[in-house]
Amino acid sequence: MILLQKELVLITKQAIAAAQAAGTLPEFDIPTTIPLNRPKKAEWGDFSTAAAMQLAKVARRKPLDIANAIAQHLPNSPLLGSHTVTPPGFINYTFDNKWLATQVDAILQTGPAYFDLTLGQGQKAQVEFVSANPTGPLSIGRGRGGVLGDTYANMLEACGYEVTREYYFNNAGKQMDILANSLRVRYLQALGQDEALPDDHYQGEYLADLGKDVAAEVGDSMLESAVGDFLPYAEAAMFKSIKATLARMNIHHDVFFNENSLFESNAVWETLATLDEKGFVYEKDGARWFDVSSFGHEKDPVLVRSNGVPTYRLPDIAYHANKLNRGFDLVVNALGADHKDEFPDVKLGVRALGMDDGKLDVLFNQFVTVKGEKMSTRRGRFTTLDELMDEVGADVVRYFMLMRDANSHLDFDLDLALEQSDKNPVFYVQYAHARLSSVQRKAAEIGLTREGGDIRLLVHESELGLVRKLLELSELLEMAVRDKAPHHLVWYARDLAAAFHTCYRDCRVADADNPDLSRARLKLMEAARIGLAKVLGLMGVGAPTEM
RNA sequence: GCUCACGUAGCUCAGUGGAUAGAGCGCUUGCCUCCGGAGCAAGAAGUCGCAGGUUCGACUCCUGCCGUGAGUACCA
Repeated sequence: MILLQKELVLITKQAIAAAQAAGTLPEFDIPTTIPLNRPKKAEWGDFSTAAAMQLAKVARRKPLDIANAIAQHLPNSPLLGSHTVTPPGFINYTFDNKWLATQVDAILQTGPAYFDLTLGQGQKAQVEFVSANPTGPLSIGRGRGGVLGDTYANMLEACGYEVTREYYFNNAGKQMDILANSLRVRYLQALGQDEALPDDHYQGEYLADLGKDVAAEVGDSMLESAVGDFLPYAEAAMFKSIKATLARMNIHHDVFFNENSLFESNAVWETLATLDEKGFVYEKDGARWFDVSSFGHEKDPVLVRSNGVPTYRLPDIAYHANKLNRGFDLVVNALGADHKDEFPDVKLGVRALGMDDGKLDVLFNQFVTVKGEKMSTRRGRFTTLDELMDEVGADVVRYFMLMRDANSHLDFDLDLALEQSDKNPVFYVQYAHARLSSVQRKAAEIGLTREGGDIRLLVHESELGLVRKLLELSELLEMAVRDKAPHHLVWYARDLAAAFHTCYRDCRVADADNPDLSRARLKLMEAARIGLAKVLGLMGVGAPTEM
């Protein structure tokens, strides 16, 4: 819970105790949690508590009487300006206007870190996302997981976690063999050989291009080379392309973890042996199975196939054990809905190993479709992230990927994304940032800056409304992290931009006839700009100073 | 069949067990001699899929049903 709410809860508890001491409330245990919520109407203040309704039973009084008794004993608090009691028993708290204005100076002094939280306490967190095998260009679906994972990592950092961004990939396995052979065929074709690409191979043009590149580089020296010799070329090229796509999206991983290393270090087989020792492995039909019955689950997954090759689950369990062994306090996977059945097995595997699977968390996302894709001329046009970014730009892609609850299907509205107008929510928010920047430039032209501004002059309803909206960022961040719901950022960014536009409309900032007020308002503009840039930064969307 | 999501304004979607359910788009109506009108203000628009239950209080939690989507491999 953030400081603001802690303070309000604290004074509410103190008031209850004081009312009891004064005899206006009977003796009862003061509840440890006091409900606090944002009221829907401005007239009900900034925060409300329904504590009196909850206490009605234990106090044996009407909620309204309890609320009045509590309100009468509320101690003074610098941030509390006034309070009211409304039926059926709400106590409404309104911030003090002077205190609100002081937060402008506080934001300027602390900078973007003003909005940060400390709930991570310097703990180590790891977020794994994208994790596509390097077999081709990234799809739009991977893009959503990538944006969600990266944004969640940003949010954790703002909460005080030390975050590692990780990409897990498999560079052995059947799919990579097919990739290598696809390249081999393309290479032979590039040299004029009459070689056909099998139907189950990768058909994309990108491999034909790569085949030509390899031919240009090594000539005909690989005519007789084995399939495996083509793998390094294919893998390197695919990763280069994937990393370039991710970089365009403002995504950068700290660690690229190779599944194969778990085999080389023998971790996979050691994991199997440990599970076996603990009695979780049995053999049936020549395969080795993971017995999850003791955890109350029914479907036992296969760990090792009857041909002796592990399924992906075994290395996945070994990988997550590896993560925990690296000392992460929190491990989050951003996964597509197609992994919903697998992740519980991984958690159980880690638990079976005797480790704390409570540290493992997951952020699932539903799939992405492109609105209009099925229409005639556009069919199949926007299948890769790069193509989508070519069309609408990285900022729009990130913003749109974040707009919906991750649990909901996302229908990417291409027409709206292409709209360079007020209809496009990205431009609305970015325009606010540009305007916040431009008004400060404009003021400077007539010799006005925020230096020496007196925030006590900020008394207009719209000014204080903007400050209030800025103060919501921290609690919103807390909620979005807790619920693993990055989409809240998008809605907040829109609200903050709107609060600014209203203020801008009502309050002239750069006014040569009112230099003192101008300086105070310039402080507010910069505080708002810092806040807006903070949200955009969390979303990984650019904050332009002009458009 | 089973598992997991999602059903909220004409459309796209927000909504932390609290009060008279919100925003954008679209529609209607105002606002630039003035810092970026890519903006602001106001209005119309709702059986929160249906039916029960828990609770002082349910869009929110539980159960059932209906609808939509995804997953149900010795693929990843």
